[in-house]
Amino acid sequence: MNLRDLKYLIAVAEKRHFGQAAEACHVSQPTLSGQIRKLEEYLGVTLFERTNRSVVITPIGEELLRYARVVVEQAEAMETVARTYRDPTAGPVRLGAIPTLSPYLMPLILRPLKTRYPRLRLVLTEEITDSLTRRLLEHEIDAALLATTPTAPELEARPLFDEPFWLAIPRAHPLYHAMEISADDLTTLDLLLLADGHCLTDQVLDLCRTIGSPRDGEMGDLRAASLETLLQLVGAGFGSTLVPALAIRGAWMTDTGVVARPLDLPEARRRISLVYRRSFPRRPLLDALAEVILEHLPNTVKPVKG
Amino acid sequence: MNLRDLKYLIAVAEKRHFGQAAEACHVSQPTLSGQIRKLEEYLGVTLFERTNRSVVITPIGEELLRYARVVVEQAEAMETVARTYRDPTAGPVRLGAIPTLSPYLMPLILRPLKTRYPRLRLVLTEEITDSLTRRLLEHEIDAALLATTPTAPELEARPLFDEPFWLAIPRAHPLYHAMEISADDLTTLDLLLLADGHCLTDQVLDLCRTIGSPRDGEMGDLRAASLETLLQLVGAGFGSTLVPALAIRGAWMTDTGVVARPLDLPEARRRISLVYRRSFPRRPLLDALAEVILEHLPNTVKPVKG
DNA sequence: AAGGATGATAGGCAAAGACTATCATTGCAG
DNA sequence: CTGCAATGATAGTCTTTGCCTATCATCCTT
Repeated sequence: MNLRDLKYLIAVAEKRHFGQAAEACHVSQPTLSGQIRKLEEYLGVTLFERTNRSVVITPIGEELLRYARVVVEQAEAMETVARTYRDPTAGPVRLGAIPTLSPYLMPLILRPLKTRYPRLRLVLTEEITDSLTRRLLEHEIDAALLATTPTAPELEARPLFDEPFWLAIPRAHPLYHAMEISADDLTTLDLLLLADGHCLTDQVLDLCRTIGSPRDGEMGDLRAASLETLLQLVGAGFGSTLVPALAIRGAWMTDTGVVARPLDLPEARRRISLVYRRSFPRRPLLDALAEVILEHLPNTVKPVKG
Repeated sequence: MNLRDLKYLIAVAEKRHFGQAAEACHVSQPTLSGQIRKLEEYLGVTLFERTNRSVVITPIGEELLRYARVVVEQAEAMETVARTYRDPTAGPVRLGAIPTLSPYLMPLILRPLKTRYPRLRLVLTEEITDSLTRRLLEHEIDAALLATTPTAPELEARPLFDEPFWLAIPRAHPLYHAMEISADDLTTLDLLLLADGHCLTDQVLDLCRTIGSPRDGEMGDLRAASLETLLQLVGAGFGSTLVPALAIRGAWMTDTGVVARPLDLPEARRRISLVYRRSFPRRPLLDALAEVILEHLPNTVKPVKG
């Protein structure tokens, strides 16, 4: 049985005339007659009672017609839905981002994305790198904004921008009046850290090792669950910390008595990439995402050339 | 787009494996791969994200899959329904019968029909000949039991049996003790008639003319709307009447003080036929109907040979 | 590094579907 | 009553579609 045959059935039932139905279906009358007859043979029932004068659907044909209508209707609905998704920038995209990036980047790009690609339906996830990577591999999300390069061979990273780390200190801190922080300044500080699992934690520790700071992890088990909490701790005088540049635009700067200062240290940065499966089919969508993100970055971060 | 392709889509989505899906569909893997690809091209969207290692449906594919499931499901339901109707003695039949026959014949055949053809769904209509003929021509009913031969060329009559007329008289009547009624007896009687439109009325009047009875229609405008009413009138002493043989089995014989006597008059009968459109496709069904009717007639009526 | 699993590709063949031409039936007009 | 118009059925031919076998490319595993 064929969708086409069902369309023929519906046409004949509606026109009650093989010639007119054939015309409506853009086929010749013999073609339509033959297909209807084949359908009748296949189903084993007579669908139409025909004379040279008239064509009338049988009661059984009427009952089957109802099914045929549903089938054709749903098939056409399917094509319609597919058509709306033909545009790669339309339809659902499941995008993940790490917690130290998401709350600060998303506000910058959601509105422009909606404006530029109104038919895009973004589903956001905010999790740490490992979780996002697992979800990528299991097709639970389509792309993720990470600060690390994925190791899984199925994944590919498209670098977007470099985000410097800034120093966050309380207003009462001696470095409050410094406009830029040096590596030496850093080594004098108690740097508070996020909980394990956040890539930011590892990257800060790496940096401390690089510049030879003895004070990595000095505060021991005092770890913040989120960047916001961490900054509350800084504001309360527990120490200072490094925050990614995009986060310094947050409300905490005025609320918590914490200020941020840039570092005079080029390697104090992380590289944000858009990570996706190599097999992900909607590449133009990734291009669109990347483009909108790059267009709406503040100048505290540096787009990656290329 | 093709129903088969949608089945392939569903199979691949369920198996997440082209080879296994192909096996389930009883086609080769290249065939299935090719058809899926064609479907993707036709729809303009990627349905599956494939690597050599895995096959995963895309979110868009998932959404379209829901439609495909409905389409295939309904199409299969349609085939199932058709299969149950393959037997010509299954499914709906719209049968009409004239009012002077229906109440007396139907009780005889409905139960046997149900027993012999349990899947038959009989829809009964009881109307006068003209109405039934019109309904036949307009495909509103499929067959009718009439006492006349239809004139329309699209209709065909299959004679079933001859039904003699009997005389119905009140118990108080002088002819009560006669076991058989002659034509001469008839001419002495006040024969009550049914309303116009009933073929029985015309046939009784014809008979009166034939036997030279002067008393046709003597009671003037006293016309009964139904045979039951007519017999109530007879029981009340308004006159006598002719009734078809099958009707003498009705309850009125004991209830109303009316008795029936056979006529010694071979032409005092009507021929009951099964009438249907020449184009009606379910001839075996008509055979079945005729056969059951003939098998369950009382011996007051004579089946037509041939 | 070799082997196995998996999906993609190429080439050939058979069936399905479509078209044109024609026929058969029937109702209607002259 | 005969010829014509309308309508669906039939016959024959051709194109398209779908399927198969054989083979390739890639990648994971041993």
